[in-house]
Amino acid sequence: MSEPVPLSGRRRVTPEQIVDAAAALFAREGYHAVGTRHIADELGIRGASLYHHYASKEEILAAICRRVTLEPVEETLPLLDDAGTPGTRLAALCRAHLEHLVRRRVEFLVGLQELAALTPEHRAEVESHRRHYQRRVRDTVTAGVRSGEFTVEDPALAALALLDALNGTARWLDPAGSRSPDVVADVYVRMLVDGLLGRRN
Amino acid sequence: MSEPVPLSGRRRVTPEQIVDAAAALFAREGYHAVGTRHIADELGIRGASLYHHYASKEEILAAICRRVTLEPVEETLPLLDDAGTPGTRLAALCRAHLEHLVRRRVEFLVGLQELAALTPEHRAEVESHRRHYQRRVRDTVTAGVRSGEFTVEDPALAALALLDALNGTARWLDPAGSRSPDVVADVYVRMLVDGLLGRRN
DNA sequence: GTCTATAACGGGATAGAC
DNA sequence: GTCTATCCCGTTATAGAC
Repeated sequence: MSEPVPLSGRRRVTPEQIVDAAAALFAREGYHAVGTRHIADELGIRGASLYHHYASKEEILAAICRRVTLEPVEETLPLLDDAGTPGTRLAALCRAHLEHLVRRRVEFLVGLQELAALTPEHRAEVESHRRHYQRRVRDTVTAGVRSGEFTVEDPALAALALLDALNGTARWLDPAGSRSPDVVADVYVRMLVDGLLGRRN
Repeated sequence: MSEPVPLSGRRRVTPEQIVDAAAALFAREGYHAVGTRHIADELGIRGASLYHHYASKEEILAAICRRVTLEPVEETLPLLDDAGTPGTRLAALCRAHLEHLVRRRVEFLVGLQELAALTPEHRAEVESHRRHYQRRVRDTVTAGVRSGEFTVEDPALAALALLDALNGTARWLDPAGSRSPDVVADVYVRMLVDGLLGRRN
């Protein structure tokens, strides 16, 4: 995901590198299918050395999940407080949401699929961030319905459909594919905000 | 999922029951997190007895995934060949798709999340069914755009967004929740076919 | 068709040297 | 901060009795 090159001999490794390597493996093979030795191999170190940086394999997973659920709350959600109508603010959020999904694609997939592998405490933290995000989106949809900008009949269901459509892109959106993420974002904003939410004008 | 009750002593078990029990466990904990003993325990038999019915744990997973990807192709896709416009046929497909998702909820989640645990042969089979399904939906969207019934600008992306929104319901749709699956289906058909695809009239 | 017993292996994690 | 060595436990799967 970044940094020079690991290959052989005695390497020096940062928590960042561990999280990046683990996320890629977890996303491809699944948390329980990946051993601590796999992660260490990927970094060119021994399994035991991981435990200098993290107390357990689950702590590595928790770091991945925390990052990918906190970042949207801290970086994307503030867009809903900007000036503009619910429609323009949600359009901005969709765009930023997709940008984040591209930037943190593997971490996002891990956070989505490996919730069950977290300790109850870590899972509760992650789910609380996720619910907070969903609630703010739903409230903005509701505001747009109240103001007459949107024509959707059930704001809560519309918010879920919108987020599921956005998040689903993580499974197939290929930055090197025939449609660039920017193009996909443009088309999606129009389909979701104008179409699905029924924005007037 | 069905059948009388397993509890203690020497039980008699069918492949159906094994698949049902395994699917529930795989969906909740993940394929690699569930041991063959867990599955056996759930059925009131010993781990070794499973191997009388299936050659391996992966064969059980493959049976789950096969079922949940073949059924939509065989039962839901034919709706696209019925009489009517692309819009009415896609509306029927969305409804049937959601019905299937509710009926096979746990199997669907397993089929979505544990693809990586399948052998290459089994995975290829499952993905081929899935691509076939997606292609037929996309072609119907395209037909509706050509006939002027839909107004979306990119039929392929619209089909992906539509399917991702439908499939996303598997993560949160609760048959005993405040909105019944029937109500969700009604709202979703209007949001997706009328809204997202931009059906006229 | 299920049982007991076990083979063969890999998992996460720790101790203590360097 | 990484190493070697090791512990202990759980895994899938098989053999053969009942």
